[in-house]
Amino acid sequence: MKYSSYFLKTNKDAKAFDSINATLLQKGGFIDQVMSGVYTFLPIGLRTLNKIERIVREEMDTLGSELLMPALSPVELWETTGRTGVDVLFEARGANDASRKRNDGRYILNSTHEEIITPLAKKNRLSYKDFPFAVYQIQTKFRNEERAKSGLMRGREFRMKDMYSFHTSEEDLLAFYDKAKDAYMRVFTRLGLGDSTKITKASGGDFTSGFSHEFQTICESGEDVIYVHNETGEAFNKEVAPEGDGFSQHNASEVGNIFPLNTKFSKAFDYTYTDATGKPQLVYMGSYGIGTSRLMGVLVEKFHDDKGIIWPTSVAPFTVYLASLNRDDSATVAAADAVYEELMRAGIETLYDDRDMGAGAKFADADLLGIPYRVVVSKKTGGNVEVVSRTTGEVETQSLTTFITQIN
RNA sequence: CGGGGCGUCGUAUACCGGUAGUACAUAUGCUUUGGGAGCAUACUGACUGGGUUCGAUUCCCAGCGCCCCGACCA
Repeated sequence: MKYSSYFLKTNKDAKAFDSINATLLQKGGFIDQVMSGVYTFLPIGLRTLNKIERIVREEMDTLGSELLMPALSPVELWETTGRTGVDVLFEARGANDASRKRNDGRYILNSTHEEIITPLAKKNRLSYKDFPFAVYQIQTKFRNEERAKSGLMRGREFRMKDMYSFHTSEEDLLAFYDKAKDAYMRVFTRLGLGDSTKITKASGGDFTSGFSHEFQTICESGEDVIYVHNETGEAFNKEVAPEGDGFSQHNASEVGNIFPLNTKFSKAFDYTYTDATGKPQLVYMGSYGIGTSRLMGVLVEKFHDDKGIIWPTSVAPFTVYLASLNRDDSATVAAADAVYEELMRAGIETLYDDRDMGAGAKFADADLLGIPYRVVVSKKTGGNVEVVSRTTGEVETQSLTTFITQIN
């Protein structure tokens, strides 16, 4: 991608917020705030979000099938479960419904999809032979948070992966629940958050009278408090924190959660299957969420320095930031063009800074954007390239071939 | 939802009861070219509604918006 034609504009003078991810993501041109808790993902930000979601998708594919449910739903489905009173729920109405004398034009902007998936499953998964199964989607969710804050950490519109599983027994549900735990940890490990993310016991909230598990990433700016046992590593949300010594307290951000719903929603929608003896039985369900846009915020909170973001390689929007210096020298420009072509051929995602700007501005952008490798082509580099690691700051002058071999 | 703060060019900020300055960005020209370049010129602004006042961007009230603290967070 050539910087000169990319829809990207960094702004070193952008407003600094208390929240690191809000500040750096806006300075770097990853996101643009439209209103409190609502952001546009700009091209380089969307690229990053897509990388995160691709990892989530790959791991979820081992558990279920991807589908896409609507963002909008009729209020009646929510009245069925009695969850219309949840105060984070957005209600929507057609602008002309009143003038058309339609009093029933009420919709919900979905905050989660149990109300959609349960009636769907009921349409064709009715025999015990159909079980178990699971479906998931990655979608924009809406929650009217009374106080949106901290950039992508708590928005009113955000991206979330939600998965739903269906079973004929509680044992089968819990077996799947454990598999989901493993898959979740694989996601967080691939994102570089394996060590800092704790499977945390929490209350079930509105979903269930029983327990649930949260995936809490230890993070100074996190809005939850968890207690981690120093020896066993067991973690508890402060809402269910046990008494006793041996626990250390951490701020953490909830990047995922899983709930054994049991029969709460199948009861509400009268979702039963026919068992082997011909009798109707309630379906057992589980619900599993990962906040993908929040994860992007958490990654910035954890991986940055005073110059900008330091993306883990697995989610970096580009692998290489190619800084072409001495743009007034045609031979050097030609050399940079050739390096870009070569990187493209090697399949290395490259942001080619072909702008007519000073070296300082380009280096500052490379640092701010957090791209893992900065490759410089200038009068000084001759037939080689200068490679700087964003993570370690190590500088190495080497042939392009050597570099490509190293990172592939 | 309670409390606090703040609304000024596209962005970030300053000053002020007598119509507003700077930086970045943008445009043009010249110079510059390894850590966010320099000079010159140009362009652009007081959230909305009421009130006080000869006069309000400034003071007061209300609304709206944003940020922060707390509560909340299925």
